[in-house]
Amino acid sequence: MRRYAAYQAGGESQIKQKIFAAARRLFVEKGYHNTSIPDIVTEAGVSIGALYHYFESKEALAKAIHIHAVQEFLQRFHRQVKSKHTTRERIQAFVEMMFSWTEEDPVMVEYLLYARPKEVLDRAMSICSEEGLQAVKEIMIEGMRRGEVKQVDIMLLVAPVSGTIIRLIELKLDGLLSYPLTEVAETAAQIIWEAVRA
Amino acid sequence: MRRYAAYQAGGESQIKQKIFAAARRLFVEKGYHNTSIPDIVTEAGVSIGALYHYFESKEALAKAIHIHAVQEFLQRFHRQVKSKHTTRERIQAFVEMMFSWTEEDPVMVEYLLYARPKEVLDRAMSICSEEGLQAVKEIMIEGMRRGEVKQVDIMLLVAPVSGTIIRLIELKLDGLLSYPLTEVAETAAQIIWEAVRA
Amino acid sequence: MRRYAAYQAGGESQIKQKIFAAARRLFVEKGYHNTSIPDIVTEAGVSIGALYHYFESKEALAKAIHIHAVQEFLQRFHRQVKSKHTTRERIQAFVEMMFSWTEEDPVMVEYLLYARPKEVLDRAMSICSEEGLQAVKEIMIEGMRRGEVKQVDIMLLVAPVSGTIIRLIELKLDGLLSYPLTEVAETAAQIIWEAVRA
Amino acid sequence: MRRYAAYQAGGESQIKQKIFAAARRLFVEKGYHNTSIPDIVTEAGVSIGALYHYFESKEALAKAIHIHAVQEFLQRFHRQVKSKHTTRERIQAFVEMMFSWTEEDPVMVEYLLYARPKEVLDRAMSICSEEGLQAVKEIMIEGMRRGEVKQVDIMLLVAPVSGTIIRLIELKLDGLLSYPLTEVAETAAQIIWEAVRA
DNA sequence: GATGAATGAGGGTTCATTCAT
DNA sequence: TATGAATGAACCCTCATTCAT
Repeated sequence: MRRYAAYQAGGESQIKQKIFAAARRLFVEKGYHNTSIPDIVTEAGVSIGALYHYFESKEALAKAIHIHAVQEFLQRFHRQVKSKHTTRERIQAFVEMMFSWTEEDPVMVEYLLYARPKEVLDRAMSICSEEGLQAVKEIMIEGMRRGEVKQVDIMLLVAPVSGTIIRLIELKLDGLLSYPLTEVAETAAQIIWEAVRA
Repeated sequence: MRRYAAYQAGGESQIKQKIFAAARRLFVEKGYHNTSIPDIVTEAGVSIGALYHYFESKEALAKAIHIHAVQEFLQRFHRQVKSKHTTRERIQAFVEMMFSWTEEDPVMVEYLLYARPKEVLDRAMSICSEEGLQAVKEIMIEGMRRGEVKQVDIMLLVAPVSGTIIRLIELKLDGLLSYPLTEVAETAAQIIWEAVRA
Repeated sequence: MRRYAAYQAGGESQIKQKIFAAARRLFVEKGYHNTSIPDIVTEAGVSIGALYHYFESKEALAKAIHIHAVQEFLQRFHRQVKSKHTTRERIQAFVEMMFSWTEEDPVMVEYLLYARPKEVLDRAMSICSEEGLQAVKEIMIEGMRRGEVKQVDIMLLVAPVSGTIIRLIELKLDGLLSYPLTEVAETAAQIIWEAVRA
Repeated sequence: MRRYAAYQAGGESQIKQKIFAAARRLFVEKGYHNTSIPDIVTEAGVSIGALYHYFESKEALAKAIHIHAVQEFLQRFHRQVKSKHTTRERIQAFVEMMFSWTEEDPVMVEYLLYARPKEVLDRAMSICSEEGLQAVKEIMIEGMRRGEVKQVDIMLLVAPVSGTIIRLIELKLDGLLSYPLTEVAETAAQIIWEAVRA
């Protein structure tokens, strides 16, 4: 049985992983700036020195967490979404993937969604841009080529797909949805599909 | 011609307005925590004392900016959106309102979108929650009562409406859209409409 | 009927007096450094400008309060103590004067006792030194000349007189004495007398 | 030869002791509020961070200094004063203890005498109250029980004892006494004794 | 590898004082 | 006279980072 959220499957020091997990938990819980190095090392049960042994700086730690989240996203995306054949199926698979991931590891998804690049990182790296965006974009481009979706500017198709999914996850994470997201995955996928289909 | 974004039309000290505008600009540009009080007062061309004369603290300043943005949003929403009669028209009006507002005052809209309550504020107040959410929710509830939109959990309708709009604005603000948002307002509204209509 | 504690009997602006009284009250209550100019002007119900019109600075205000207290002390001392003829009578009169003054205007006496020159003033001016000390010293010098008190270093006589009185007032101001000081004036005077008499 | 004033004989960091000593010296010299953190760390030759590593705040530092002084007082009191048998001997021992302590460590005694709780501390802790007061009170209560001292309200006996001693120390610290206090300890004790004896 | 004492720049904030009105 | 908005030096404190052990 694979543990998806585990940081760097092979050969990583256990201490490094403890730091990584503690930092991600605290960054999500209290925000990057409200989390101090002492907070992280206390939560992780390691020393300050250990943290600086494994990560160059607090920012580098945040960056590592982010990169890991993006990579995890891309892995899941390619494995679960790109393998589908029609755009309709891909949208459904994307919704299902994001919803089940949220239920599996809400901390990680929240980090992915909310990390504001400007606050910490020098490059945008959230699902809201770059890699995440690109992934959705590719699906819609292919869908458009096949005539499955509307012939409009590509971003007008990307927006309802990622926007709707992100919004529902946010609502769930904010406690405004009483039911599990996975229960409405099919309905959500259908709604999104009706928005974009030709 | 009315300037909507002006902070408190009447009777406000010019210095207070300069501080307010500078702070909002910097908070959006660099993030709340990466903006220092010296940054703000330098940008505004006033003294530290002046800032603390008008605002109790940095946090209170952020709160004031946020409240103002939310009120501006609600005003525009009620004036431009609630006055329409059908759900289809309301969605179109909402899209148009948000897109033209973004073009008119991108800094303000960006603040509204990105302000992460957990980082600064004790209550969530973004368009992503509470008032903003409530506004969209009311439209969809009425639309459902009239049988104009799908009979599903209300959040499944709220998500594509606000999610798509937010996403498009984000893309625009990130420079990923070459054309003015207002040009695609009608198309966007139609896409959203197809997602939610019965 | 004379009001002893009134600041500068004649011709003083009422505003100046309000500031003076408010400042003394607050300095005693919260300490010099924990009392801000806004605190004083609020308590006095006047403007900041008014304060600076009548007093050069916060320190000058403290100095004025102190000088006034010392002058008040010296006046009372000369009127009520120096007029007595024997050292025994003078000690009794001194005790009675200080005790009744404390009951009449505890705020003023507390200020006199506790004002620590080093915290505010450049010159020592408390009853613990200079004028206050000198006053007691003169009595004891005369008493020694007349052979009424012990022939020892003068300070060994000054100490029990002022020390005992100050200590009892402190105990009273700290709420550690349930009865009025005036009730024990005679006993206290007798105790002091037995300490110093030849 | 024992060094009484040393802060926490065993196991304390040298840096902590340097901060402690520097702070006490400066608090006495210039007053708590006129002593800044930079003043203290410069005087101690350590960094700001070191100060905050060892003491939670400036106030906590003051509190630690105060508690230490009070404990030192109580130790000396019990060792040198309580061990005596008659009230006359105890008074003499108390005078001698305080006078020799003053000569040994004037900074510490001055701190003990002048620390104004209201300015910094939430509980009164000076020799002028609580522990210090209690110590003297106990002696006089026992003396009264034995019929050695006057049968009057206990505070009327406490006042001349502590008042006279404090006053003489103040005079010495203010430079108004040319001779060493220890030289007059016996005379002072006799004077106090005559005040309180039955 | 692992530790945590030590550093000090920079943070937000206060408040005595000035001065145009 | 009288006002209080405006000033900015100085305050206390935090915390990312270093380095001797």
